[in-house]
Amino acid sequence: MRVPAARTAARGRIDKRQAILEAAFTVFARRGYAQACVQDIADEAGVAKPTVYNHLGDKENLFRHAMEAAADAVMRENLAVVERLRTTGDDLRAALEDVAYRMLKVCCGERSRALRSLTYSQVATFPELIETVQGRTSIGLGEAVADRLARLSLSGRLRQCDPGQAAEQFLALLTGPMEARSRLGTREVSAAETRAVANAAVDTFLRAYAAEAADPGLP
Amino acid sequence: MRVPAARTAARGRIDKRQAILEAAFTVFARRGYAQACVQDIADEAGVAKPTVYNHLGDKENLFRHAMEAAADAVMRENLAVVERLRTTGDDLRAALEDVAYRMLKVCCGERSRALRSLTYSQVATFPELIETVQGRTSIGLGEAVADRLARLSLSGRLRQCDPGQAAEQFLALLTGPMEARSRLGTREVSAAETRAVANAAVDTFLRAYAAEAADPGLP
DNA sequence: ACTAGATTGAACCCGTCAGTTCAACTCTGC
DNA sequence: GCAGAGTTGAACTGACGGGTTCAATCTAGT
Repeated sequence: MRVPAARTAARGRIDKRQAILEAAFTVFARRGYAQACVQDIADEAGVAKPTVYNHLGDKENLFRHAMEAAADAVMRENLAVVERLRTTGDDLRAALEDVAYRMLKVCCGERSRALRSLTYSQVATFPELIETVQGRTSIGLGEAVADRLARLSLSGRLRQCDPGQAAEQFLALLTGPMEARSRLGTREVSAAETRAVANAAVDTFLRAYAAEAADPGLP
Repeated sequence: MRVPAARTAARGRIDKRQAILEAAFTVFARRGYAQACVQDIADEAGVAKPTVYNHLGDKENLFRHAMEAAADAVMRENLAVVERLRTTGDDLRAALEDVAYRMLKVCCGERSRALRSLTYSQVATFPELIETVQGRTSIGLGEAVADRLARLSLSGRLRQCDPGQAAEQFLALLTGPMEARSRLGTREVSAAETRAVANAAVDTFLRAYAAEAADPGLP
């Protein structure tokens, strides 16, 4: 006899589908696609196995939709952080450091890591994952950052440059070192170390992209 | 009846074990751990299934050893490239661009990508993979690059800096954008674009780390 | 209360695959 | 040729899990 995970407020058919999608992502993240079995997902969602099949058909479909939903959630978080670059105060460095740190917190969060890991591992089996996931995360995030950097460049606070490339490198300077330090997410990275990574990335970024000399442009 | 892959020079027991390890990595890379079955690996190696079990015990062991061997191979390739930084000519930028480009070619190669993908996807099931693989690739590579950068810094061609951090960021500037452009390796990136990524990385790196002003130090 | 549709648990079918067994075969060294 | 170790194919076991079926149960809306 299986023991349901959260049977409390489950009986009403309110949003079974949503619960199933979240549970599915949780279990896939925990076990990997092939090792995750539908019964586990049903249990995690506090739902019977046939109900899962009723709502989402087979395992592949379930996986696709779960990944899609998770990607959307991660993207929302990331965009909220990038929005903070819209209102930069006087101190550009401080603003970038703030955004960098928050972005690292998101990108190393549970969902974000699991999403990357699952995408990486199942890209051979589900080729459309790249579009679905990358399109909703990396690519969109890159564009959002590029937009902000373009404005900063135009207002003379960064030097003339290709904003797309600048954004690409900014993100690389952030996530690359972080992945290495966290050992692909298997190791806790202290807040202090995270902040150090963010600051180092911003420092290098500004050395390479800050406007030359004392900016003579604006009044 | 199964069709063996390369039965030509297989009969002698010369290096069955080696053949099995290589075949295993090939099949794991192609199908992923869970989806790869031992029979496929045996076929790929041109060997019978019991022989696989004779040499390497169970599937988990097989996987561990195959990953270990592949990591060693990738590491050898990478170190060979980094060694080129020992003899920098007059043109530091050109030397870095050369190394950067070669490194990208290695890191986006078949083995290297498969290694990353498999590590990522199985890290939950085989926690020691991080040590085995990262220890033999990323970490060692980072240290090797840091060694070279330290020398360059000492000889006044780069500014004073923490070589470990510089290496970390140099590698991030290289691999980050490349992973994004290649869509996790599912898309061919032209040699020209690869070179552009390498040059952009070196450009940003030098802006941030080159010795200040026209170096007055050396004769 | 009544009905229709959703939900449930349990059992079931069926394919896949890890791992084993075994008798036959092949090669090597002597 | 012979002995013995290694190899082979083929068949087998047992576990696991995807997907389905079904009768019993629950819930909502009327």
